[in-house]
Amino acid sequence: MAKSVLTSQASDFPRWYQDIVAKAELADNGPVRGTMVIRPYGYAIWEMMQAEIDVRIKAAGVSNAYFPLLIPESYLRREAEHVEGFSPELAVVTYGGGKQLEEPVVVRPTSETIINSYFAKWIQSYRDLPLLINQWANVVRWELRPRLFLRTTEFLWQEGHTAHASATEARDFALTILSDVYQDVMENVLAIPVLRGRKTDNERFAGATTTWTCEAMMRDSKALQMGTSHELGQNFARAFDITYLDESGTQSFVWQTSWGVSTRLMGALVMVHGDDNGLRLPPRLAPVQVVVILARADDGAAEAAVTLAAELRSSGLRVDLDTRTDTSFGRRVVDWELKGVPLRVEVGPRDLAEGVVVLARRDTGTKTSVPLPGVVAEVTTALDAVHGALFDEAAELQRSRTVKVDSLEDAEKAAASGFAVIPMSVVGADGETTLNRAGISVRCIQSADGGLPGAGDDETSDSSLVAVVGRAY
RNA sequence: CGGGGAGUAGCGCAGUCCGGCAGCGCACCUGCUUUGGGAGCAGGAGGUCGCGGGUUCAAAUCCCGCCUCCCCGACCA
Repeated sequence: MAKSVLTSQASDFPRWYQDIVAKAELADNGPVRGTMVIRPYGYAIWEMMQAEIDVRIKAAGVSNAYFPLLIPESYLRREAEHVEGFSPELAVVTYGGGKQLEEPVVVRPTSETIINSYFAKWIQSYRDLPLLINQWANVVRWELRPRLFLRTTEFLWQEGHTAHASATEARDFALTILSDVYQDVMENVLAIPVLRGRKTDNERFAGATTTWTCEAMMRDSKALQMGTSHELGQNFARAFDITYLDESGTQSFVWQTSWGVSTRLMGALVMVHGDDNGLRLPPRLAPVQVVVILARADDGAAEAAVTLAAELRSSGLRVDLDTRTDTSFGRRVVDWELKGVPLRVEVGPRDLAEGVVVLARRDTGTKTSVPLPGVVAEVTTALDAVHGALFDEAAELQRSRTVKVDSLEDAEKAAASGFAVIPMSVVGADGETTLNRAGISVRCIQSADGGLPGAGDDETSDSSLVAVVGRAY
């Protein structure tokens, strides 16, 4: 019988997470504290995410570009709230070319300042709007308590930056990204159900007027912020003098947005779907969707496995063929399970004699015998089923661990094992601080039906708003 | 920065109290037998015991100083 490879989730969730990241070969710690080496298998998953996100960003009309890693320190200071928010985590370069720099440069913690300084150059007329730019980049935010993927000093992400002619258009665009790019990818690619909502002023991005967020529940019932989309108002437009002539010939400041998702999504993937046997990858994201594993090489089984793998590949699936019969079958199965490959097709002489192979699902562990001619069809169907099952399981966890409460005391109790939904009127002016002191935060503000608050709705104008609160990463 | 721990093989640890050949598990290499849920046996390689000093015939172990890392509290995608 298989003994356990990993620390169990129940005994020590953080340890289990570290075990998975190491044993599924996703990442290693870098030599500098807080830095991360993303290993080939982990990077392959990230590349799948990138591709899915990128295609949606482009579908929203956005173009990719690239801005420098190093930013003049003075740029950061131009927007008061922005510099205040980021100062504590800046890495500053003071030496270059062997001598002290006249003006220190910072390693970008985010690129609002440098990108907007160019927006100011590029935008002259209403004909230049909207300007929709995205970049894929690394950023550095010095972290006190790093955790691979979840909170690292350097991480990879995309950051979108846009300029619009009106506040309404900017808001609509920020929400389009939140829903049509982020929520869509998270739910339909990562198979992770998310809550959408607005951040409190306390949790708002430094320099934004409004921050929208996608939040998800991890298997230990803690929340993870998966992605954010900000309305920047005219804060940066004023700081960087981004103006244009409108149709009537008057100079106006642009209205802006920025939005990003990062390699933190990798951490979410692990913590939402992983189980005690390892990773469980949603099929649309899995670098290997099906592994054809040769149990024994006798009686033509090896040839049958090669043929089957080729057949699956030619139907457009990402397939790996495991014929390492110098390693025991059990060992190889455990390895593929650790790596989260959604489906396994086990090929061996005993089954072949009866014209079948075994199809094993990673998510449920169920095995079925499938006649050889039907394998491709069965695999295709099963992959969709795995995606649905993973999503449903995560949604059910979130549903069963979310409770409605009417007092801060009950919210605190509920947050010990999940999310609490509490009226904003009960949270009031001081409630957030009270909760924070208990290690709980307001993850997002929603309308009473779980939807997004409308334009201009705040706690005073709309008394039906609710807060989703919980412990968070 | 406040509170608590730990530095010994690639990883995880024992040994330290009471000084006496530097060990165990996993991983790695070679060979043989295995191979349908982490195989077995035999052989092998791998060490600045965090760093510096001191005590001693002898220091991973005792003494002094320093460094680093991890965990828990205030910030963050």
